[in-house]
Amino acid sequence: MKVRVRFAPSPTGFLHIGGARTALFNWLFAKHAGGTFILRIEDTDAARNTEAAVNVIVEGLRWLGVDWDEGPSTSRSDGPSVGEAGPYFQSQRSEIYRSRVEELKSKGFAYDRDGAVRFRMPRDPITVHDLVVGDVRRELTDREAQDPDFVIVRSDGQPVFHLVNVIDDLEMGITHVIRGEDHLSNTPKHIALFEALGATPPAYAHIPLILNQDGSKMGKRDQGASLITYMEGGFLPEAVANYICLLGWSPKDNREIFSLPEIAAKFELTQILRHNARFDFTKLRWLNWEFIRSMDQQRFVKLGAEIMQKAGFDLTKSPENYISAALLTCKEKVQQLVELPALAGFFFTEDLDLAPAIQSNDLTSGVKERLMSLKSNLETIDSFAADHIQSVLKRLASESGSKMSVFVHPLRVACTGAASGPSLYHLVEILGKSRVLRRLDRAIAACP
RNA sequence: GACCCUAUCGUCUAGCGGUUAGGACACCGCCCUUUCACGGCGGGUGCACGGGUUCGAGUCCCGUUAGGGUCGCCA
Repeated sequence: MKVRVRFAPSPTGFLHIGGARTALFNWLFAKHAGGTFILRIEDTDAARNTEAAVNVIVEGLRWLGVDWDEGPSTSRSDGPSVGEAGPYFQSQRSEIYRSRVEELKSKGFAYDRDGAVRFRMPRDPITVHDLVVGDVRRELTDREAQDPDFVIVRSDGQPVFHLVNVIDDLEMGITHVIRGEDHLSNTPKHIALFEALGATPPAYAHIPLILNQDGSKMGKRDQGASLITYMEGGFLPEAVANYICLLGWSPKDNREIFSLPEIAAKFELTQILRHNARFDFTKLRWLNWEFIRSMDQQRFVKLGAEIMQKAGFDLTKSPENYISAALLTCKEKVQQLVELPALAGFFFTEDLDLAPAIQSNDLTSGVKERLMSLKSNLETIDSFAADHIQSVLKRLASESGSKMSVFVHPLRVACTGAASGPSLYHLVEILGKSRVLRRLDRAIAACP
């Protein structure tokens, strides 16, 4: 039987990082098995479901690189879709639910009470054969023991999650349900529903949850809980995808960096860990840095330029090759692309306050003289190439019997207003003679 | 309250009865160096606790503790 899996989020205007991982694991499993990955929107709660909220999910998944073989093509619930098992929005499937509820009622598995329809839950414990967790036999809780039956259609006529989720999985031919472990305790209800509907339940795989760094559960409001944090925080989707795969799953070969296809090739449900994992922002940043430094230069420049513009730097006045060369000096220095404005901003503005850095005690007395000497010497060279600039500094240092750094630091500060940054000689070359000389003048003027 | 899941360095993990308990991030030294980095070399840190089973337990069983989840006319 061909594998069919789905990711079935509720559009809340928010895509949780854990949800993103669930989607990814489903996708990975489908790819590995040559199966079908389906996106289904569980928008039964009409009040809070909007097209915009669906869009957050659609855009988030696309950004991550998780595409679906079947499901909506747009965020509109009545819009076009791909696949034969639609509609893929629950809000469009009311008829199906209605007839299935009738079926349950006529078979004696469901009944009305207080205007709501309730499912007659079996009294004996049900065992879930979970691919990740193993066999789980669930006894009734004390509350359930008093009344094991549960509502499947509210008194306002709206079917509830447990019901629609099962009906859709059944109708859509889902073979494996891969979802968060928070659903493990609900699974006996789902199995009972499948059986009442005369169907064999799918295989289940409950994956561990993602916790905060301190071990508490990662709720909606916690730092980094939303995928948007990463989309807007200068993370590369492949780094985020790689990182979240490493939470609860291991390639077991001591490697850390993988492409999605590589992971798909190795991915097995049975090797998913059973315990929750804490989210380590620092390691994600490291991984992101690894992907940034090895990424395509053009893509880096494109993404970097967008972030510079967003930060308020006007790049439209600079030639393309200048922008590209400037940003590239920082390619191996940032862990998140959003660090770029602070690091490369000096390339794109003359509005630099040089005084604080020039007057700081990092630069000892005699700065002014050295700056003046730098200026007069740099003025005279024809080619403003990095190696020429370096040899000027080298000569200056040896003539004055001092270390390179007593010239290096003042020059850097004069050019960038900062004590650290990209490779000095390259930055000076890219800035160009006139800019550098002008900044040297300003730096000299700023000396105490 | 009841039920379910889980437990290896600070974090993510390898381990699936016999290992000097391995790797990565982070951290600490040293080297390199034009800053910050990169890179190189070196270092510390771990099997939650208590009982069993076994010649032998991080590995199997039970309990305790801790963390997480579920028990809704939310999804």
